[in-house]
Amino acid sequence: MPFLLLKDLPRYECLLEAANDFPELDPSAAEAYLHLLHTGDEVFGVSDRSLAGHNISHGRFGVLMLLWRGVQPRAAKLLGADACTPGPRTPAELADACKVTRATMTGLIDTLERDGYVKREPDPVDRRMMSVLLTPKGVEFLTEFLPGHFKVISALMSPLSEAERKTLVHLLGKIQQQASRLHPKHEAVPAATV
Amino acid sequence: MPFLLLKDLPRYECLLEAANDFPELDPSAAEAYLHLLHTGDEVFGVSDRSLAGHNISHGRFGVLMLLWRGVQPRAAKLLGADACTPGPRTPAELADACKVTRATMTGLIDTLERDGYVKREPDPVDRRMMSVLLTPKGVEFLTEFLPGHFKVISALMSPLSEAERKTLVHLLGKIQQQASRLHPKHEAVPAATV
DNA sequence: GGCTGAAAGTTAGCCCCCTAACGATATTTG
DNA sequence: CAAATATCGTTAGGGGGCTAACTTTCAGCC
Repeated sequence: MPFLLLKDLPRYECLLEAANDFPELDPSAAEAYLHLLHTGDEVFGVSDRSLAGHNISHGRFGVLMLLWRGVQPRAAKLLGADACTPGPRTPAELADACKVTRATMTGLIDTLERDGYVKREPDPVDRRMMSVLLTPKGVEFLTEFLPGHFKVISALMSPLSEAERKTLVHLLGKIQQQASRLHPKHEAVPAATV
Repeated sequence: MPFLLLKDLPRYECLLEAANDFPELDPSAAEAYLHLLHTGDEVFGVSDRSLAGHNISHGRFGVLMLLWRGVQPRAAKLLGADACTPGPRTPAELADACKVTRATMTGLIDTLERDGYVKREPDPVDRRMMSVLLTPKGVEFLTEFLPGHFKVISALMSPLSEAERKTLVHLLGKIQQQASRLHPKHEAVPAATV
């Protein structure tokens, strides 16, 4: 919930006027950009508060959700994954799935383990690796927390009709695609090796 | 850019299927929610990288923008403010405008001052207060950075038509309103004092 | 069989965010 | 006027991100 910009967003007319002084400024683009970040922040905040009551952060929540597949195969569906393929186990896999560095994942697992939600176990065959497992307390948290969380999400989106939700997802998809085009993760390997 | 959830979003069909196991889950709401956070994160990341090249974070950027009004009244328009009213000056005002705590603002000003973008001056009349001022280096950063930043924003939103941008802002507005309804900042004072 | 290199996880150090508690100063009030 | 209260900015300590460097272990190649 802490991430950004200003409390009060400029109105479109202000941006329009400002564009006189800043030729590179596209008022409607800036308006959409600011609203996207602002609303995202607000929604993130609501969801965060819902988690914070249980002393869980979004990062920790992601880890627990991913690990849940190990004990509840039906959870795989929630994550958009094939129920047959095994879920992530090692810190490296978890870091990848959560889009965090391995160093950050070490920290997350540290506190989750300290708080009893998770347990580390050494891999019997490759001694470099660890397996991370959900404890009963971790499972209990998820089963108690998720229904309420789903209700919060449902409430958040309740002002939008089904059609509006589809439209929103569609528009966000376009932006998302453009955003990932603007920062190629692997810098577009030239593919000219032979 | 670091804030959330999973790398791969579940597809709608998966959520639909998952709703069989979780009666509280509203698939279209969850889909919209996940896309909103994911896209917001992605867009935030692009913008963040654009700032990071200058060793500036979003928090620091917000402070610089707010202080800019002190030297460039035309900047007020960008912030949606009346050009006549003076901009924020003290750490407390800046913290309020940036939606961060005063403690956080102390930290931001500390590093901005250390890097030479900003200067603290004691208030001559109220000795509890400080005034924060932009240095020439701070002004230089903004004038050099903003045009490129505007271009990035423009590029991000380029896949959307004017009509689509309006629609997006409208839909986000509904969600934003609902979100602030779900976490009343001041817990809805009953207003029954007399 | 013994180097070399890659991979897993961790550590150390920094940034930005938070809450809580604090000294210093103003203001209100008895 | 003096005491209580409020406000300003800061400090202390913690969480969760990051990068860079390190240790341990495995795999490949003379």
